[in-house]
Amino acid sequence: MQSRTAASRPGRPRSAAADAAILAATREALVELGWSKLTLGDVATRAGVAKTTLYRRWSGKNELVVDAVAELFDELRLPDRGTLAADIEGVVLQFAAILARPEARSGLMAVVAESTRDDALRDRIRESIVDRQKRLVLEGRARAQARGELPPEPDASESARTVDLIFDVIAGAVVHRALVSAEPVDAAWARGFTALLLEGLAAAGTA
Amino acid sequence: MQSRTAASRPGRPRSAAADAAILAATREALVELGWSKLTLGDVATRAGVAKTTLYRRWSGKNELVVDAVAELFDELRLPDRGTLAADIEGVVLQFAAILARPEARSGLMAVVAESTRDDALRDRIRESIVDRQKRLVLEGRARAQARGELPPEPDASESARTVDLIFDVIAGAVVHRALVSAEPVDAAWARGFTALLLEGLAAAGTA
Amino acid sequence: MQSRTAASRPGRPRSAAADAAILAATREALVELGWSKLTLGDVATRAGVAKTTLYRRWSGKNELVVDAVAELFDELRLPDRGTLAADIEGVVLQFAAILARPEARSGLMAVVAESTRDDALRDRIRESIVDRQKRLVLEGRARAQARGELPPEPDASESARTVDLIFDVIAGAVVHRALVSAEPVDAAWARGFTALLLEGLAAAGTA
Amino acid sequence: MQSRTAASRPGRPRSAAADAAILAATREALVELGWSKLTLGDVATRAGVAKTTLYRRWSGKNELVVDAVAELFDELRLPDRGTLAADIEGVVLQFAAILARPEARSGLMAVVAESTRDDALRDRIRESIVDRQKRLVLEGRARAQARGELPPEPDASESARTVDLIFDVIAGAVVHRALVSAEPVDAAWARGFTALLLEGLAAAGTA
DNA sequence: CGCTAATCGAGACGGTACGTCTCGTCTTACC
DNA sequence: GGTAAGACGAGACGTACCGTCTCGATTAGCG
Repeated sequence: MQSRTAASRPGRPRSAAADAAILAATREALVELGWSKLTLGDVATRAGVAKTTLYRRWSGKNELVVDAVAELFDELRLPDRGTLAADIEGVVLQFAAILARPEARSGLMAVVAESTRDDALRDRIRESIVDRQKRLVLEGRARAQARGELPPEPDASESARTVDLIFDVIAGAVVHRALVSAEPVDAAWARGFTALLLEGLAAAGTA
Repeated sequence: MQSRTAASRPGRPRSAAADAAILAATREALVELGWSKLTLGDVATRAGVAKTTLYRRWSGKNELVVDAVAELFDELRLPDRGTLAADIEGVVLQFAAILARPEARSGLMAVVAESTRDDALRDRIRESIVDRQKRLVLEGRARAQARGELPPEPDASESARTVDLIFDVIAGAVVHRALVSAEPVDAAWARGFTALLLEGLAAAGTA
Repeated sequence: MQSRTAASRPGRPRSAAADAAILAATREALVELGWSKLTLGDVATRAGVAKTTLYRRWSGKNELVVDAVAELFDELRLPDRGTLAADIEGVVLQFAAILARPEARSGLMAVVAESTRDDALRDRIRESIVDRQKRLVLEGRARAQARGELPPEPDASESARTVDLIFDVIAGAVVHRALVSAEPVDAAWARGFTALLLEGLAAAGTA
Repeated sequence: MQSRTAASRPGRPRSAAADAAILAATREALVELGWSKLTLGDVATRAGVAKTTLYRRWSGKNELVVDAVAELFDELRLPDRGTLAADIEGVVLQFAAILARPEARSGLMAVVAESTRDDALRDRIRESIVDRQKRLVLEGRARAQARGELPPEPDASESARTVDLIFDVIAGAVVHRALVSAEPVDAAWARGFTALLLEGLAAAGTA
């Protein structure tokens, strides 16, 4: 027993193609115009869609951009480079590569800024973008444990706390380096940063 | 040899009080409205000033908000709590306290977002906000060296690289924890994070 | 030999009830909203009918309102009050009573306004509303002739011209009094106006 | 002592040229598009003016069109053709000539239609358009009295009632003939109508 | 009893205009 | 020349209807 599926609702069904066209047009407009000059009317035009169609699906610019940007980060993959350090360096460089794309830089920071005054938006960002990528941390740890680089987890709650800390440090540092300091996130930096992180974790863990 | 000072120019001199009133009104508007709903006309009204006066001094919303927010971060002080770890924890908590204020959260992230498409703005942010606070890292290191907690610097360029890395990690992690993860930056978190940072630096340094 | 009647066409026949419901809903909406805020979507909803059903029967708002209003004026009856003057006064008051109803005021003038740029619409108004009521003039004259108040018609074309003139004067004056001057069309006014009309006709006729 | 005149108010004064340009553009748009397809955005564009400028002066389409149309009827003049009948015929033909212009036909009837649901608008129409033209009736009567065609007025209230009646009959009949019956208001019709009116008035007056 | 075909409801679609808002500039009079 | 006030041209906002379309579900007559 489920509530009416989309297929069985009366009336003309929503166009599936429109959603994809709108999100692609949003990213295109972010590249060309940036967040602040992006207008929903322009996005609709680019997508070959009426403004009403866009507003029927998203309640505003913020929500639309979250969805458009979220798809970008789903491209992240944990590479298997043999050691935990090398795996982390790989993810850091991939993350930096995405942040180098104008649609990601502009869109991501803007919605984070907006989310400081809109709890629903902040939750949406966490669900659609941030928490989805914690999988990378979990996957990396599991792989390192399989290799024998890390011991198995003893305590579940401690484990979750550590995952969050690692995530804040990696994501925060890379974003700050790339967008605020505006210095290159290259292999050398990634190596230095990864060393700091792993040594810090190891020492803190044995303490 | 200077170009005409303000005092010696012909005509009515600019009101000094106006600048302060405008910046204060900007912060007030950021608290109440947030970045995206803040309008320059409204700021001018709050400051009891004509729009023309505002535009004569700042070229736009971005520049105005950078200046309004920059003043907030100048309140940061490195406390002397006896050990390097305690000093860092103190700064982290102060930083988090500022980020808890709506005018800082909303304004800072928004101008960073705008700066992704405006190099002049990014430089202005770095000069007015970010680089000014690197003094805290330098001060902290000097104090730790005086205490004998850290060895004297051997290499100037290596030293600069390390300062940047520390700054990216601290600022990035705290911002991410506070604004994106939206979890509390409390004493416990500060202790764990500081431990990770210092152990990581120590190990990486000796390597 | 006729083209396929409705009954013999294949497929589901049109609902007869829908037409009446739509016209009633149109009048109801005219009362509540007036012409300019009346929307076909709202009429359809009020009539419990889909927009498609409405558009299948009427090509637009103008045509729909003409039909909805036309039914109102078919209520007019020539009373038998014993003299021509009294009969005319009776019709004038009936006409004014209809014009006092909001659905008639608003709808009638609006479609006349629209008809200034749409010849087909003007013809439709004449056929559905105006010319149908000329019966009242003809009936009144015939009755007056039977009573001996008026001589029999001598000239057919002259007669038609007079009917048109009478109609323009009566309809025009009552509408102007009621809708533009916004003064009451009461028994006193009707008596004065009828006197002017009949004396004018009598004198002009004998000239 | 008056409340602040326009000239002494602070700030930039409103452009006088804009008002004229907007009213002219409104009439132009009425000619080309008619009432229902006239849009305020289009009028603003034609006038070389921003939409805000238009809305600052008029609250909506109705008020704008009343003012635009009112200017047309101020062109009416009472000709001196030697006799009262000839004078009336002249005014009737002038009135018909104005009603033949599309901007007058379309605009006038539409605002009258709207005024059936908006008392403020109806008053505005009466003040700006209708009552201003009663001057023609008064002027015509005075001239006829000077010529000896009519006796001097005995009773003021009776006189006002008669002026209103005459005005409703003339304006109503001409409008109905021109716009609803859509028959020509030519010299022959004007002669017949004027005869009816004057004979009716004379007979009713002596009664 | 199925087949065919037009109807019905619902509601999404591409458009267009709405009336409001903010932008950054300009034009006043006053100081 | 700086200032407060406020009008200006420009253009985006989010909403409301337009008239059309695409659905699945009726509902008739004909074979």
